[in-house]
Amino acid sequence: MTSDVEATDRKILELLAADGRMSFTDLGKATGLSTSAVHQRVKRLEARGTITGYGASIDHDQLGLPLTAFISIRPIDPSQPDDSPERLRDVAEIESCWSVAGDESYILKVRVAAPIDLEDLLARIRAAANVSTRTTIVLSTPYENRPV
Amino acid sequence: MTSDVEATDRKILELLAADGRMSFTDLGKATGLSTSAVHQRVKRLEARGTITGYGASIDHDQLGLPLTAFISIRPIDPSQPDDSPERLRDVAEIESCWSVAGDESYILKVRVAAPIDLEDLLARIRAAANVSTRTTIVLSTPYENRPV
DNA sequence: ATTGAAACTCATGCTCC
DNA sequence: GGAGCATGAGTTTCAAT
Repeated sequence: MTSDVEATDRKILELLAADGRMSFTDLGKATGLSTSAVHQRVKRLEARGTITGYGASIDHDQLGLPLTAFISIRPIDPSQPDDSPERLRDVAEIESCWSVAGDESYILKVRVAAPIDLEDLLARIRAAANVSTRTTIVLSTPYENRPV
Repeated sequence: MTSDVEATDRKILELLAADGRMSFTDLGKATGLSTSAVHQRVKRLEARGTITGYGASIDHDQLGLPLTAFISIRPIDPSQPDDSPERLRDVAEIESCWSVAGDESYILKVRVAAPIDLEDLLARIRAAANVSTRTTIVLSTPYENRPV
């Protein structure tokens, strides 16, 4: 089996992933269910944690944060417990934090206004988490966060 | 200036980024505007492309896709034009594609069910885009897609 | 740009199946 | 589980400012 999420629920998830503001009425039309039936299913998916939240996608260029980068970090002192995610949680520029297998321990995705701000951000990250960093600048984003 | 998006619009964007299904009525209460005023502002932000869309966040573990990885790709033949994003667009497992500066040309973020599916996916990516790959497995995701 | 009202659509709980 | 209905809540348009 692929998992125990049923076909109609998958269809609902697919539709909501593509348009998080779709109404229960439209979801019902698309799935052949009544409004109240879809409503009940969506609430159940939310309660089970299958749907973890709803968001709007923002054009960061228009918001003055056109520079995106990946920062891979590695502890300076490998004997210390690595609680980098907690130490970096309040750094607003960090959009995502993944723990990874490989040479580095975490990959961060950050957004800043300009290279000078990236320099400042790197210094703050190194100081806050006691890590070395390796930065990869994003040139463009062909696509991002597509529903899978 | 930080950009020409005005303070009230920023507040609306912040609220919608955190809860994409928030009603216009609640957005009005949170911003001190009437329902129709926020409605007009949101429609304008959508028309200008400041809001690029709405989505639901899904728990991929529950959907049978618990394995996330980053795949960095590099063209085998650097003399050819690199149209990897187009060649890889129809590969459903690819959630995001970023063009980057550095040793590799693109970073892909993918989701699969199990290591065997990653092996299969890597073969398909190499064949479709004529690239070499470097894969980094995600162990856990402390946070992801936070509003900045 | 904003408001307030009007008309319409949707959400949500309930009962019955 | 789901349908159908009732009603309260939310959306959307519009005239006025």
